[in-house]
Amino acid sequence: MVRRSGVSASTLRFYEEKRLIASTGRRGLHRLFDPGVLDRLALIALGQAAGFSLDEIALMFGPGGRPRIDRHMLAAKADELDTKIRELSAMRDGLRHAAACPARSHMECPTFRRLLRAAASGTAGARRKKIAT
Amino acid sequence: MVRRSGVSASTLRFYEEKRLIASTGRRGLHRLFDPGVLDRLALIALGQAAGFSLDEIALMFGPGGRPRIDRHMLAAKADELDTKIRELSAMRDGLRHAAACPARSHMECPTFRRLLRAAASGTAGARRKKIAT
DNA sequence: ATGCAACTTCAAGTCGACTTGAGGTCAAGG
DNA sequence: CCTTGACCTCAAGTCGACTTGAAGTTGCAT
Repeated sequence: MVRRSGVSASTLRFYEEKRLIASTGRRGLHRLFDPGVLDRLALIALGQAAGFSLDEIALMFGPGGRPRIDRHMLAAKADELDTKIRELSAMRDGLRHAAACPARSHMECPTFRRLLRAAASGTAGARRKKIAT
Repeated sequence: MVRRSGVSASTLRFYEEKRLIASTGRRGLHRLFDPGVLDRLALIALGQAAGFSLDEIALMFGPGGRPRIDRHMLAAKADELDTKIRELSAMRDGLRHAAACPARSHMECPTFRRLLRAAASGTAGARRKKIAT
């Protein structure tokens, strides 16, 4: 089982098509991968968890195969995450309050309405860019 | 311009199809919406920002049209956000370190490798369920 | 009266990351 | 030897939230 990697055959094939990994040969029909692929898969998983797309991750591998990771990019992603964390924190606090709020209806809770307004102003006007979940 | 709502015509139509909003009539071909729709749109935007899907949001409106928001659900979503925030924070710290790390290659940085292992173990074994970005 | 931007319809397309389906092949274990 | 089940190929499908395209209609300002 090549699947000691933890990812499914279809995913491996998909990654191979996308040139994120390469198989080293075949035994009959079955692909063979060398162990270095496990590192690459880990790197891919990490990249994904950090919020990079597969295409972005592909750029992190030089044509040679060894990782070429730009520290600026990492820092930029960290900043991005920081922003998202702050947004999510605000949202969490708002939800928490709304959940505990004693107002008869949520519409009567000032905190809830503040959240509403914030969400509405985020949508209106400026085209939002990938707020994502 | 019905678009004082800040959302595009196509989105309004899409929401109408999905029964998230309703138009109150027509003047010619053009839909007319009553002002309450603005509140609903704000609610939808808020729900989305909090990470609810449109289908989940649809359930928050009773058949009558007034919001029927379950406080338990809000609390649950807050907990979910909390978890995500912690994950993102760990990731951000790891990225930050990796960005500043003086090792010749990222592969030689212990922090980076710890991140790698964490990501790999997240992927392997258990089928991850919507870790999302 | 007329020009035109903003709306309308409906079907189909987009994006990302995979998965699924149908039909086929093959190496190893009993 | 033969079954089995893990793999293979290739095209197409999935999900969510919309957008786009093509072709047509309309309300409003001038």
